[in-house]
This record gives sequence, C-alpha cells and structure tokens, in this order.
Amino acid sequence: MPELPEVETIVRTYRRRLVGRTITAFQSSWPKQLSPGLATIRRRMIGRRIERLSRRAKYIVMTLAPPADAIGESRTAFLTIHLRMSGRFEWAAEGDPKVRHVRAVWRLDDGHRLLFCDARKFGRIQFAWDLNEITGGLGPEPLARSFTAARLAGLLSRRKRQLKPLLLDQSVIAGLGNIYTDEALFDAGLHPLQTADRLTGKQIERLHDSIRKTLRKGIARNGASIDWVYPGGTMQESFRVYGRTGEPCPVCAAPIEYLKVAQRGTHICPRCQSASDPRL
DNA sequence: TGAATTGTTATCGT
DNA sequence: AACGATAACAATTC
Repeated sequence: MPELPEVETIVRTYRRRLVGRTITAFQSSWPKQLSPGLATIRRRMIGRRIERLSRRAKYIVMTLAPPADAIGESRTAFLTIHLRMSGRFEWAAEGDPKVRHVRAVWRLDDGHRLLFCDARKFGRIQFAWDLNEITGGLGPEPLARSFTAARLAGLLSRRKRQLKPLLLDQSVIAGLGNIYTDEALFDAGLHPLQTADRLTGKQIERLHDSIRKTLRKGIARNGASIDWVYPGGTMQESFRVYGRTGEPCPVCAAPIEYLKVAQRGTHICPRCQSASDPRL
C-alpha cells in the first residue's frame, strides 16, 4: 500500500516524464473518484502544462500552469491524486499492451499516456485552484527540515491517544501508514498502545529520529513491494517487524507478535517495545 | 467466506 | 466543548 516513501518514489519516477508536458485529453471510466465532475475537471485541466510534480503526504500533486492561449482561467491550478490502497500509475505509449483496472487516462502532447489504475477504486483525483482546499488539514511533513523533535513533542504532549492511531492520523503527522508506523515504533522501542502524554523527552527524541530514519530508508529502497499493487521497491527486505509475525526479533530474537490496534494489524517485539503502563 | 487494506466521516462516550 | 475511541464505508483480491 503506497505510503510516503512509495509515493515519493512514484513522484521521482514520473517527474521526468510529466513536467513540461501539456495535457491534451483526459478520460475517466470511474467518474465517482473525480472531484469536481468529469466535465468540469476536463474543461479546467486540458490545455494546461504540467509545471511541477510533487508530493504532500501521500498525495501526488500536479501543478498546472495557466493555459498558454490565455483564453481560460489565468490562475495556476492543482490536480492531486491519492492512490489510497491499490492506485498506481502506468506509463504507456501508442501500441503498448493493455493493462488492467485503468480508471483514468491523461493524454500528453508527446504522444504518451499516463494511466491511473486502481483495482479497488478507492483512489481519488481532485482538482483545486487552491491546494489548501485539499491538503490544508494535513499535519507536518515528517521529513521537512522544520519537523524537529520539539515540533513532535508539541504534537504529542497532552495527547492521551495511543501512539499508533496518533501516528496514523494524517492531521497530526502526514504520510505515515501502517507499515512505516510499525517499523518506526519498533525502532524507537515504543509500544503502539502507549499513550503519547507519557513519553519522556528522550523517548520523543528517539521516536522523532526513528520516524525520519525509517521513512528515509524506505525512500532509499524505492519503497516496499508487498503485493501486486506496487512493484519495484526493496524495502520489504528490510522490514524488522511488519509481516514477520512469529519470526525472531532482529534485536533480541523474541518472537514477533501480532495484535490489532485501532482496527489495524500491528506487529511488535514484546521485549523491545516497552511501555510505561505495565499492563501493556 | 471473510479478512485485509486507507483515510474520511458519523456517532457515541468521557 | 473538546477529545478520543469505534464503526462504517468506498471496492476488490485471495
């Protein structure tokens, strides 16, 4: 499932292909995923040049320059793509073999087509004049220079929520999903059920370091390929707890345990991941 | 057949 | 009132 490192890898891969191209046509076979509707999105998007391809949290962000003919809206516009569970990009030239689950197609001025494929149809494509309408509610980027341990402390202190659901909450920190949350908590030696307000300053510093280290490692390995959805990454070979239920902990050799936290499958080393609360 | 997956939203409780 | 926990939901694969 694409989380921050996977989305970052996709953005880096497609940046070369997309930036500078002009969108000449757009089709959708699943208009429910579009906002606003197909006709409006088409009218506003076609004829615009892709000025920038970037990432905010798990959103892929296309910055669209005003149309060259200056007939339409002269404002810069934004198109965001959220892959959710099963969304992916495919790059197609004329005559390439057909791929499955194509939900949207951008035709570009160099003859290529960008395909959005999404087996489960959870993905979202949104057009906005103001990017803030889409990403305004998100918490800070964990890899930004401004995301300091003090900043994390500010987000965690006085919060009585359990660490795992708190870290998964995109309005608190943006970009972590189930995999990297489990890996970061293991690296920090913290129990996912631990309440945030009981962390010491030292623990927060360590968690801050673990989150950034884990995400950077994911990006360096081009993300994790754990199923048919996202190919090409090797981070899955570096998992220390995720998907390793029953296998020995890489640090202490205790068997990795599986539990449900906030309806999410969660992997921990019962010996390495301590909690202030003795019941955990 | 049901479990798994993400993020949003609604609802209930403290 | 604000916060947090929980469930439902979108749709599909294995």
